[in-house]
Amino acid sequence: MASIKDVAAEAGVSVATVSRVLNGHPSVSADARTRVLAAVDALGYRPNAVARSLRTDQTRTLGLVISDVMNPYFTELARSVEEEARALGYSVIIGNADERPDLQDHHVTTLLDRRIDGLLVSPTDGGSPRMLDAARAGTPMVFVDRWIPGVDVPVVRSDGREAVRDLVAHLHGLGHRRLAIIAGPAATTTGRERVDAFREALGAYGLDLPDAYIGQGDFQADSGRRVTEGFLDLPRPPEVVFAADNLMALGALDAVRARGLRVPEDIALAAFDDIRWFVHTDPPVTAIAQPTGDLGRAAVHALVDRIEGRPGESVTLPARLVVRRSCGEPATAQSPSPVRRSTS
Amino acid sequence: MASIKDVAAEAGVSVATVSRVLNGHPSVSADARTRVLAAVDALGYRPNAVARSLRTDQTRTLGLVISDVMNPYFTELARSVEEEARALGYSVIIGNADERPDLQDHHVTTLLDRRIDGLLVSPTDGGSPRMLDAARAGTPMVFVDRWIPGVDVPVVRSDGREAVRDLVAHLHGLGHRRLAIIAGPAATTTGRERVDAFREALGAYGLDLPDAYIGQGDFQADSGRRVTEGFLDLPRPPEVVFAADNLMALGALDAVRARGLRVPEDIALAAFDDIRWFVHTDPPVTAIAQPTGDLGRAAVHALVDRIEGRPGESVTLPARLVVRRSCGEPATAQSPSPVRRSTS
DNA sequence: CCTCCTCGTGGAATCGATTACACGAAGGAT
DNA sequence: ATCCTTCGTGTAATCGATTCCACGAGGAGG
Repeated sequence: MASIKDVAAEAGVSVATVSRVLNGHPSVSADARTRVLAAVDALGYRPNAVARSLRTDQTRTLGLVISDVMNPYFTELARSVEEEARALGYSVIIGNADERPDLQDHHVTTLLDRRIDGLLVSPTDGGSPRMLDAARAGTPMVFVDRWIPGVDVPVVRSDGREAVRDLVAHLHGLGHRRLAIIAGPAATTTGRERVDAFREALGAYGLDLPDAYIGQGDFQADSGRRVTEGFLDLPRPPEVVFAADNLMALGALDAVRARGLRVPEDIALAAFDDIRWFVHTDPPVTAIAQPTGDLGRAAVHALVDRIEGRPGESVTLPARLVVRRSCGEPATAQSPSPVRRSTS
Repeated sequence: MASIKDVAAEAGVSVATVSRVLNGHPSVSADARTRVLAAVDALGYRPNAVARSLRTDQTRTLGLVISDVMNPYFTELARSVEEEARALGYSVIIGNADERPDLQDHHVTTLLDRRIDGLLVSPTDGGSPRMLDAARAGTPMVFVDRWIPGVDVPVVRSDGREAVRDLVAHLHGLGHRRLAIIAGPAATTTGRERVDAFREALGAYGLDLPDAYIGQGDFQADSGRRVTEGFLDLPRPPEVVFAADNLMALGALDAVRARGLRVPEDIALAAFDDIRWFVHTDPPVTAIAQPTGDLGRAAVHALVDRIEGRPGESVTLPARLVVRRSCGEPATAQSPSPVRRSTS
């Protein structure tokens, strides 16, 4: 592969001049510029990004460590992150942690070894030591979706509290009183917050959330299935199961179906994170939708701000309830709080 | 960030010795080794992968350019590719072409600029010039899922011909005679092959595939919707719509639903590419499943073989039909060819 | 006509690693 | 005792870019 030296030789100038032309420096004669450009063309020369990075100490690359690529929510997040980063002249390397702390650590390490300019993380747990070290050492970093309390890093996330209140109002209006939740891992903020928001919203209706109605999941479909089976085996099974993410909702659907029960007649179902397929499931699933694209874009902006020396602020965007049929007949006008009805 | 020089100073040895310790060279004294390791630990030193790559001319990184990350099929492919690559000591950088040739070209260019060791591509079109140049210039490369005829690059893909025959047998057995297809872009091999296989299978039953029953899609949901609306507007609409990928099937489902029609009573639906959600859609969708994980793994092996100087062979794996309820009552024993019945 | 800038250019240092080569010490064979 | 390996180590070249500094030419100003 042709190097800058070959181009310099071909154009009859020094490597310094070639570099100047390529980087748009002002003091290059028109003549030299055309000769260099011709040589570049003739040789099909492309600058070696590795060499450039070594010298300039910047890779124009962002690292994104997400918890699970197979989760449509994160896929969409990754997509919007890549799009926005590309628009700003950055590439993105995605690391899939698969909800495993060891894998998360592996990816953080490799990304740091590659000297990415900044790191976007949705932590799987309390945070790998490597990650916390990097944050402390000043590596530009932003948390997205999930975060780690007590670390001085901007957080871009969505607040589902309001939407969870709307959901409980909707469920209460439908006559449901025994509500259960499939929680995410307690090590994640989203895992804890969603349970808290749910409990708080239930409290507003004088309902409580007994331990038996809190199932411990791990954001994966299998755990949703397992927890739902547990609920179904209870002497008094819940009337509603609220899954803290879309994959666990899928598992719940599996479990209900395996028993030959129907949603919502036998048991109602709702999920955190809305995805396209929920429109076409049997029945369509009522869900809380995050502004995923906006989150991804905001996260990239915050990170690039940090990288380029600007402050880089935390952002919190509201989630909203999308009512479908999985909890019973759609909410009507007497619903206690305003609830959007999905058009689809 | 600490460099190898700092480690050398701390340990009281030369950088050469440090490098030797880090790379497991034999001729280093036990004493020097422990001092270096202690220094590495004390400084939290991590080798700079950028510098290393520049010197060794290898990045231990694979590029993967896929057509659409939001398509669960490709997400799963990407996941298995990353897993296998990691097991072999490689990282993967994913580029999402979004079915756009210009984006595909952009990603191929950036990946090549970064001097990835090898490229895994599922081409969106006939192939960007940059990609073909790279292939000709000897960059290790493997096509996965889709490929470009006439280019000397191994292909790892799945053959759906048999499964499509099974599907048509199933449909024919159910009494369907007017079968339509939502095709993928003619620029892709999978776009063409699936239509050909379908037509061929129809031929075996004395059925033909009129032009009106071939809708031109682009593997995205919207095109599936649009094409299906066209089918529905026909004086004699088809009895079955076969979507050449899962996203177009989703669009078709949207379109059917928007007209207030039911699947399979009013129109049957089948899809190429099976995904988890098809079990829970209304109705569950009959689909052709590719051995996606195996494809990803085989592709990585072929590519790494090429990178490390071994031949690197093409692989073709069979797809299989998974019958669900979207085409009518499940096939029974008198079905002309053996058809597996999904357990879920 | 001399001086001082400005401009275009090239030489060479630099980034952080790897590795060929040289060299001294130690040990074995003769 | 001498020679030859072998072993452990350090010096320096190298990968392909960027960029500081110096230098010569040419134009402007006095």
